[in-house]
Amino acid sequence: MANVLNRFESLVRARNLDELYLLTREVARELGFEEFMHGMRVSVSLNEPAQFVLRGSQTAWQEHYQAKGYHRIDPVISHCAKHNVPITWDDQLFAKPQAAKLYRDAREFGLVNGVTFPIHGPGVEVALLSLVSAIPLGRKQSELAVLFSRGHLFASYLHEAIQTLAAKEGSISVDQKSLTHREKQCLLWAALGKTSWEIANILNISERTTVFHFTNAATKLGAVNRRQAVVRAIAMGLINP
Amino acid sequence: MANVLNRFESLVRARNLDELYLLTREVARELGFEEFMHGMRVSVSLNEPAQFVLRGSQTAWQEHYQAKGYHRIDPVISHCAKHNVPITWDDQLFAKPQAAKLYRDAREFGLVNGVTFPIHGPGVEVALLSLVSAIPLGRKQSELAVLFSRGHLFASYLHEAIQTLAAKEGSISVDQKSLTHREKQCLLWAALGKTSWEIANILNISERTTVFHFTNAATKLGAVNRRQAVVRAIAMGLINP
DNA sequence: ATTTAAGCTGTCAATAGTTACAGTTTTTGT
DNA sequence: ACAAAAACTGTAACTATTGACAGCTTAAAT
Repeated sequence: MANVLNRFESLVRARNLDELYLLTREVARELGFEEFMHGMRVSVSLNEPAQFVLRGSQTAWQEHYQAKGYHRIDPVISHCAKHNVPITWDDQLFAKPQAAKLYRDAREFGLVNGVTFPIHGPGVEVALLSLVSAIPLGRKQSELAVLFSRGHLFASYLHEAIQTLAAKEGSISVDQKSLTHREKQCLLWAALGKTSWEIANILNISERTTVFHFTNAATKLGAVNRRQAVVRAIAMGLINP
Repeated sequence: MANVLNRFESLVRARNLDELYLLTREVARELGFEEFMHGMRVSVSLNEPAQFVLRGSQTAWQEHYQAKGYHRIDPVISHCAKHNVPITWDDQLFAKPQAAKLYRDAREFGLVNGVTFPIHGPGVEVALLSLVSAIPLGRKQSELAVLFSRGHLFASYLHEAIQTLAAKEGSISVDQKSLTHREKQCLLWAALGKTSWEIANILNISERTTVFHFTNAATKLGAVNRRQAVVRAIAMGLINP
């Protein structure tokens, strides 16, 4: 187990989701967990409501979970939405009637002893990694500590890998340098909500000139209008609001 | 070290920030690190720009850091803004001229061998925990794995503790839920440069309705116009362009 | 000395955003 | 069943941004 870190890092090199999940299962088993589940609440497309995606080694359970709409009442997801620390599955967690039913269902699929690690990151509202074992989790604090630590890092690397995959597809590269001082100034003030006229007064130039700078900046940034130019400039770290 | 988990959990029971930071220093030292630093970029209130807060065991360094405005060029913060996995300090990370100066400065304060853990969570744009040691970090994979795992979990518990404190006082975190789903959708499309009319078509609602959502969102965000609303929503991590 | 990049300025017409008015309908949680 | 929150829609006057037109000034680099 000395090369745990290497194994985690190997996740980031996966070329697609299927490969990633195969690797994840392997690593999970090396850590002593038969099953894993990875859930994300994401905006798949910009005009659809957020959707909860669950994937893992147990296909049957995932289908059942989705069919029942359990993501709406799952206390594990609630925990992950609010916290960053791991949570172990027990009757107390699934105390509410609906949640208790979910837990009973999970047991029927062989999912009994589990621990879930919340994941938060840029671009993702909430995500989680659950690791499930056939045998009860270690009772001793020292065992739990190792489990929590490793699992938590595991979850972060998994998320990193997914982000890397996602970045490959939706990347827009723009020429990095270009913006002049005045252009940055105008964008910065615009980001703070100032109008052309106000910026003209602030910078002691004519309104026409601010418009001129905005036009140039937008062209350089490949933006269709001022708002997008401001957003891009911020996203690229060219200005700091 | 068997009771690492207990130590982590004790953080959550701290009654105020000072107590928490004292505890954090203790725990950091138990893990073999003389110094620690905790940084957060937060929106203090709904209508103020984001602010970077750095606290830790080395007061002098923090003051120097703030005075120099290093948070604007620190590659560690850049990494944390984009990733979830730990990063160790080395010359490669601080390669850029400005960053190299930062690193030289840090060394003068005795901050040489460090590792930083990114933290992300609901309501916080980006946060981090840096652990610093006088002696070089373990070179062996197995040592690094233990360090990374423990440190990462440590960071999460620290963040949890801060969130707990913030919830009590309402001092740091911002009401995450204040924007409705539609408002977020409208802001997101607006960030991509779409007009009201285009958004109306995309979302299959009337143009008037998009304007309605923008008005409400801008009010909630304390923005004077649509552009500022979009910028604030992004800065607060409420939408991800 | 000449080029180059940055900065600066003007008008006009069309498009987009803001503000203020005043509601109805649907979904969600208790 | 009921209340609250969210989502939805309309008109009208006013303000801001955008695009297309064209050209001058200044400081640094070759």
